[in-house]
Amino acid sequence: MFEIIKNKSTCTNCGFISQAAKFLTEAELKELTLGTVDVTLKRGDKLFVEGLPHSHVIYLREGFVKVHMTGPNGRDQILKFARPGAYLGIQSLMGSDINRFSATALEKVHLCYINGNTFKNLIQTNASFSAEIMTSLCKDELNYFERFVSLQQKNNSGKLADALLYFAERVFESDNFTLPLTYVDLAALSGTTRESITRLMKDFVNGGIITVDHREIEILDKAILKKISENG
DNA sequence: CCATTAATTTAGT
DNA sequence: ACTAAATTAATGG
Repeated sequence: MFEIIKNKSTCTNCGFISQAAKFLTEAELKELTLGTVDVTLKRGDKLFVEGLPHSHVIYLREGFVKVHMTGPNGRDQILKFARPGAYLGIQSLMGSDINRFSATALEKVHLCYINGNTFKNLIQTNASFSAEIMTSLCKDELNYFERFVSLQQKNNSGKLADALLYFAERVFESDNFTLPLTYVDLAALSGTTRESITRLMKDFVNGGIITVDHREIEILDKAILKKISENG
């Protein structure tokens, strides 16, 4: 299910070091190395699970991860996606004694599991490190505010248009991309249902807005998609 | 190692 | 909810 990579490298000479960790001193990086384990997982594997106790913060070195939680009706909701350079699980570590949400790999991922106490220690001892972490948390929260309002107020086609634009503009920076999600995921992301996604995707194809070949999507008319996003 | 089959997941209605 | 298609895992040679 997973393999532990022998930790030949250290945080000091890590080529994937985070923006925040660049502020750490030599001694602090040594401390971080001692508290960190290097792991790779494959698509579908859980990084951590909602409801279970936490012990680590995860630094995402490579790969694409969905962060999600189960709603009161048992339906899954995707909160966000994480890309390389992101820390995962800080909210649960600092704000709860158990994981309050889950994280699942959408492709092969390379992770660093950082001991929670080590991480807390660094937060307390290095202000620049803390500030950098706080900045990323704040940026995230601003995103959540926007998404919260959008999901609350937009109709389904607006929500789907948002999702497609997100992948085209923020993730792949191309109008032609392979969706790393199933339609179930797409529904969990945009707060709709799998059935609505199939129907709307077909509408978009029929309207000449996109083409779909399996999971490969091409956006033909981004202007219309943006209008749908705004008016939806 | 490769090929065939069984099982699971996903998409569409 | 059900069916068909597609993807993934298991089996046997």
